[in-house]
Amino acid sequence: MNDTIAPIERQSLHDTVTERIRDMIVEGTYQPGSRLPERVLCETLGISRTPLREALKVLASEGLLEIAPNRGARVAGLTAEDVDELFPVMGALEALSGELACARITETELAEIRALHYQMVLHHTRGERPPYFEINQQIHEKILEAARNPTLAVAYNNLSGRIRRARYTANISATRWAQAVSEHEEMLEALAERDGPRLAGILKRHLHNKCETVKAALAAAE
Amino acid sequence: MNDTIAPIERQSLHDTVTERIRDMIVEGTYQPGSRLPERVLCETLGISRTPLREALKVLASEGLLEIAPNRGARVAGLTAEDVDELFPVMGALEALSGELACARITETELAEIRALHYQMVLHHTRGERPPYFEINQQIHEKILEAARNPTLAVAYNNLSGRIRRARYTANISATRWAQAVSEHEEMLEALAERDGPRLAGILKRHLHNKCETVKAALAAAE
DNA sequence: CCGTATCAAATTGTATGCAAAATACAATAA
DNA sequence: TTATTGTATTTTGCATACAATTTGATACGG
Repeated sequence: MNDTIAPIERQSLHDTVTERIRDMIVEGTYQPGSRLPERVLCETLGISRTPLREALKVLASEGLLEIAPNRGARVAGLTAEDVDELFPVMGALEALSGELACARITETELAEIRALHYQMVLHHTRGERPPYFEINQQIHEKILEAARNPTLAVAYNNLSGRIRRARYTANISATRWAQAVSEHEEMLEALAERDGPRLAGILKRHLHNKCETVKAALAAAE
Repeated sequence: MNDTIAPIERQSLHDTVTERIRDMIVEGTYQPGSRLPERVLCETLGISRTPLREALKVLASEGLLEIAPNRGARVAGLTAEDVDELFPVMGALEALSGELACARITETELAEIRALHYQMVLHHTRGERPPYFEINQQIHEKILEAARNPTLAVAYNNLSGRIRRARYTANISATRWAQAVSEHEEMLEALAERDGPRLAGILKRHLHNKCETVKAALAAAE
């Protein structure tokens, strides 16, 4: 997986590099707790330490990495306590995004989400997990987009990045999976009715359940 | 309390530098929109460009600065639209912090907040704005602390940093000031009764009102 | 055998150097 | 005068160099 994809433009590496490393972490190229020696990353990305370190500091400030003075960066682990901290915050933000989306979503956007939803349902009935998760993610992003609040979106994505890896690998149970789909069905209804409080409630519950799933997956992984 | 202004340790500057620049921005040393030439900051802080740039990237990722490629950093301005985006998010987070605090606060912490509250009331009756704001800030921090959720605290403080400057300079009206104090009174009651939903509601309303105050101040500043 | 001291290698933290881009400004032309 | 273009200066982006700290391997003493 380490084929220097390289060329990156000569100037303005920062955002690219940050994104590249973020992807590697989310996709599990580096496991939680594993060290990220600057030298290795420099060679992988074909850049020098200066822009690399700038990217590392930013990722650390997002909570994706932990940098110990004079000891370098590690991929931040995710404990059950972390999950218990993260999900209530994400729940509050998702609830808000639901309320705002109901107030602001257009018919076109709603139709897009509906299309995604039924595609996701199809993946569920076929038992295809990766595409299911992919579309699931897209639906939540669409709702965030419909909320028309970039600040909210950034804050949410920051937090969600820290558990996305866990969610990828989470081996969801059939029961929970069916429940999640049914929750999504409810979301669609609430969105169509522009019932903000209802959507907020569903999202909060949805995320609470997801929290339990992720924690179970974490426990199983050990 | 951190009156070692100059010396900064020789190694591990990053956090110190970041904090230092953050303070300068919040305290208004650099006005919104003004450039932050690396050279100037380097000389001010007595460090070289490498650690400085790392700090700038982090602050930019927090939304406090804007970095244009090859054009350097500027203090991010705050438009009415920004405020309209920020406050609902902060409101959601404060509401959550209120709920959690009610569930977890100790009697000691409650007593501390009560003491701060009445000190703040005193500053109000005396018309002393700066100390009032200072204590106000401390009370909200104490509530966040009582919520026992560092992730929440970090997310909140990130957003709050972007408007703290505006709140400092906001020339609050007598009416609004009295209203804010009364809202704080209610908060204390709800906290004492451990009434999470009520505290959440008050905080949301409190923040909504604050939002209007800040927007008015922004409008007045032009 | 285990713990500790010591020293070389590796790794991180900071400073400096060099190239590219932007900015400022003066000279010229319309 | 105003617009424009060419040039010098400044500023940023990245790479490299040097300093400080950690790491881990080895030797020594208990």
